[in-house]
Amino acid sequence: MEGKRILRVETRRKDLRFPFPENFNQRIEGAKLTRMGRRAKYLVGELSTGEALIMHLGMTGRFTVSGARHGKFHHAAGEDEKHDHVVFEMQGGARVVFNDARRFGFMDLWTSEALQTYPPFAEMGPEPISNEFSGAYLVEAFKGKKTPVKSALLDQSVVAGLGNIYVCEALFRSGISPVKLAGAIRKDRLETLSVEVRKVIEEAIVAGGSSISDFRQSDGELGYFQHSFQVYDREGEACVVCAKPVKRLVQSGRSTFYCASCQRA
DNA sequence: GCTTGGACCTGATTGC
DNA sequence: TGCAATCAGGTCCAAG
Repeated sequence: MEGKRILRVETRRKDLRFPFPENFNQRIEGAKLTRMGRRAKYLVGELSTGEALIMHLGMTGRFTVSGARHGKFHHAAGEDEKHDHVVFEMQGGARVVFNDARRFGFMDLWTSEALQTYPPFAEMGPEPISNEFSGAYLVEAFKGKKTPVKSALLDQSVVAGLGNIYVCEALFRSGISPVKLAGAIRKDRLETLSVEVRKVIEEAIVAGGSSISDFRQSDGELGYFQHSFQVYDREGEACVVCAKPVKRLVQSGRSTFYCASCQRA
């Protein structure tokens, strides 16, 4: 989409998770998408109109690209038309379709120059792969926190863009118990944690993400990182390090997978 | 002020 | 086989 004009937009329902912003179609049709970027799990497409098209995949959202004669993302149109909610017809012939069965995703518009005031971004912590994110940062961010480290890492105001899978994996790699209170973890452990968080994310990106059921890469192919899970979704299976069974518990309503033997710190 | 739990919505899987 | 209950990658908001 980058560098191309959005010729036409078709919204097939009036809302996703939230209603589309007022005059959504008119505000983006004819605009050129000058730059596609990202903040946490939000896609940010800057438009020639001065507004940014903000898009979130929720849990089951996906974009598929078809119709283009060229381009590495071309693949056949989706088979699940029932959940094709938004279609972008791009300059050059590409059709970019947003499909989201569970409709937890959404689209929004915000002034490009003031993106930091977009409500979800306003209180957001640093990107885990940025220089700002470090052991020293975690020491500050966790100071006095009485919430379990698992919940603290899922908190987007602490660090932006980590989800349940990668938090479980990073804690396992760091040898830190998910129930340990964030404020009670030693500084050297937080240094390790910051390194492992970054490594997990970078490795998952290289592997093309994690396909559990719905997730696909932009070309429709499955991700591969799920084969690298050491604890996530492995309840009862042998720990890759000590062979004891992986355990599951629920924290803040989310499943946590961990090895009680390896994660004691 | 901080933390937790329920809600949002649909589909896949599990258990009776 | 059929149906109901449960669970899922994220985020928001009300209640505690």
